[in-house]
This record gives sequence, C-alpha cells and structure tokens, in this order.
Amino acid sequence: MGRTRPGDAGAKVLKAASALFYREGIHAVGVDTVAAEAGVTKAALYGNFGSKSRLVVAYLRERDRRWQEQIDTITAGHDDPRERVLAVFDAYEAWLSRDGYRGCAFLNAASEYPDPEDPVREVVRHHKTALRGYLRTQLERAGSPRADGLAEEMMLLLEGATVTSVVSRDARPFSAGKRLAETLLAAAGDEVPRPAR
Amino acid sequence: MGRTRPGDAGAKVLKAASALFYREGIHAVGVDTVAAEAGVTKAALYGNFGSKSRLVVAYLRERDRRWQEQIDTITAGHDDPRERVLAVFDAYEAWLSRDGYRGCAFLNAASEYPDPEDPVREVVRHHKTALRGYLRTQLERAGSPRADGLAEEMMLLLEGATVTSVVSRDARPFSAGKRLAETLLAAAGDEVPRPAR
DNA sequence: CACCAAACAGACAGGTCTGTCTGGTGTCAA
DNA sequence: TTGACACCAGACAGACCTGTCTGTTTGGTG
Repeated sequence: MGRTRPGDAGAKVLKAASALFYREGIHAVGVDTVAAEAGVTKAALYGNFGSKSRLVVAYLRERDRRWQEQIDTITAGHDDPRERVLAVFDAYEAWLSRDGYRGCAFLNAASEYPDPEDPVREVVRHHKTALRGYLRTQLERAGSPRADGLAEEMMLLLEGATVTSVVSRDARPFSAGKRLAETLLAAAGDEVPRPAR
Repeated sequence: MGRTRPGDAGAKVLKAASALFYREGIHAVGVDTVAAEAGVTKAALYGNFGSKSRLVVAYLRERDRRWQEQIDTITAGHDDPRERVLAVFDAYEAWLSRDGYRGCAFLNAASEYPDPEDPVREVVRHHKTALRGYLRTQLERAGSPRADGLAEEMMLLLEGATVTSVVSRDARPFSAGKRLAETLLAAAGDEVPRPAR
C-alpha cells in the first residue's frame, strides 16, 4: 500500500544525499541520516551504491549532469558565443540567491578530500575541465585570438566570485566579475574585430 | 629528562593542530590524533582550549596572524603600492609550490562549517576582510579613483587562482591572474596618471 | 625544602560512524 | 501459483568520536 516500485530506492537515496551532502558537508552526514531522509533502509542504500565513497562519487556525477543541462539551456538560449559566456555568470549569480546556497559543490567536496588521487577529486577535475572547455569553445567561436587565455581568466573570475560570495554572503562579487568579464570580452573584440577565418 | 617546561603544551597543540587540520581537513582529524602528534595528553589539550571547536578557532586565528606577518613583510619590502599588490600574487604563487599545498585554509574551513553564524566563519570573514582592506588601501595610495572596485577585482583573481590551482595542481592560474592584475593596474594608472591630491 | 600549577598516564562514558547480517514482505513476471 | 528480486525492519560488530575523570609526576617559585 503506497509502497513505491522496486528499483527506485537508488534515485531516492541520490536525491537525499545530494541535498544533505551539499547543505551540511560530506563528512558531516552519515549514511544513516541519508537513508532515513530518503525513506529507505541502510541495506537498500548499500545494495545500490556499495559504500559511502561510491555514493559520494555518484552524488557529484549527478550534480555534474544537472550542471551540464543548465549549460545546454544557456547554449540553446543564446546564439552569440560572447553572450553565452556572460550568461554563465548570470546563471551562477542567480543560483546564489536560491535558498541554501553554499557555493560550488565540487570545490567544497575537493576541500573535504585532500588526496588528489581520490576518485572524488577526479570528478571535480572533470567538472572544471568541462566548464573551462565550454568557455574556451565559445571564445574560439567568437573569434578571439587568445581564447585559451581568456577562458582561464573567465574561470578565475567565476571561481573567485563564487567563493567570495559564499564568505561575504552577497552578490557584489558577481557584479564585479561580470562587469570585468564584459570589459575583457569587449577588449578582445577590439583587438581583432573580425578575425580571418 | 627532556621534559618540556610547563605552559607550552598549548603551543605544541596549536602547531600540531595547524598542520593536521590544514593537511587532512578539520572533521577528518580527531582530538586524540592532535594530542598524540603534539606529544601531549588529551587532558592538557582540553585544559588549554576547552573544546575542539575552540581549538579550531585558535588554529584559524594563528593562521591569520602568520598571514598578517607575511603581509607586513611585503609592505616592508616594497615602496610602490602597486608593487605591493602584485607581490601578494607572488606570495600566494610561491606558497603553492610548497609541500603539502592545499589552498586557502580559511576557504577550506568555511566549506566544512556551513553555518554562517559559526565562530569559525567569523574568523574567515575577518581574514578576508583584512586581505581586501589591504588591497584597497594600497590601491588608494596608488591614487586609483576606483580603488574599491579594483580591490574587489584583485580579490576575485586571487581567490580564483587559489581554488583553481588546487584543482588543476599547477601554477598557470596564478600566471594568468597576475598578468591580468598587471593589466588592470596599468589601465587604472592610465585613466588617471597623476591624480589630484 | 615545600608547595602548586601544569602536565602525565590512561581508563571511561556515551554517542556516532561505516558496513554487515538475518528474516520478513511486497511486487512482478513467467 | 511460484519464484526471483528489491525492499523493509532492526540488531549487530568494531572502530572512532568528543569530552571527563582519577591519580601520579614534574618543574618552578616562595
């Protein structure tokens, strides 16, 4: 009666884990808590994920998947590659004002997992590489002669604004970041207004 | 025989805690481990600090004190305020290549303590406010008409380079950050080459 | 020398952590 | 109808956590 179909305990666990790990921190949340919040037994949790470590990795992968969807939405919503880059700033800033904002889940996870060889850190690197790659691709399409360097600069501004906004608890870092990003993009455009090719 | 004088157990604990908390993360290190590493009993640890939370706060305060000393060294070593700002980038970059680099201890601590009201977060805010204040003061002395905004931008670049360098495990973010900082400082100088006053 | 504060050694309480195991229950498909 | 399977309920092991307590030893000071 009201019993959910077998097979979706994993999804419920992942959802609960995602909320709890992000909000409280990973080491601060036990598997009992995750299972209870998911309305699932610990046995079901271990049956689906095998260990807490693997659940943590699954949590980050899921998070990365959802982030990728947002990026796709941005891509679909803008034709100009420069606008897409700036839209990333807007998306991050909008996310800040959502309830329970705690900054970048990947950076938070990385600071709880010191070992660079840990699978968790691998997911973090994968995510950041994807972000950087997106920025670089868009800047290349915009015809920037130094898309790579510019992408790195955009990364610094985005990451800097994210961590600073967590500490200061306001959106000013994002305003400053986006303003500077616009300036840099405009300057890059001036350097080579219509590049060959 | 070889017994240390009474009264310095606190210092030994702080030193051990500083190394362990930074390297492994705060939640990952128990007080037993700290006491053992310090060569001190748990009773001595609790006698000096009262609780783990207070030890964590003391750890961050001590870290902030040592950081302030580095800032003073930079101030003493450069007369030009613009050079001082750039020297901060150099100092952070040099720190990266030291063994066991794990990024900013304050940001790492903040991501382990979600509650903004926690005393730990207060120390983190204090530290970041001090950094920002230093940058702003130097930029004001340099005669920049928008020292405040420029200081914010320098913060973004510094923090961005720090967290990015942790993930990617190389120094490129700092190269990019410093290069951009130099450009911004030069541009700010051009705007008002010799400001009134 | 006598005293005291601070450290030592180490047991202890009470709780939480990850992970396992046993046995019962509901659902679906053959 | 029967069997496979995924789940529930909850106890359990063993390690680790923070924090406290008793009693002993030591170094520095009056």
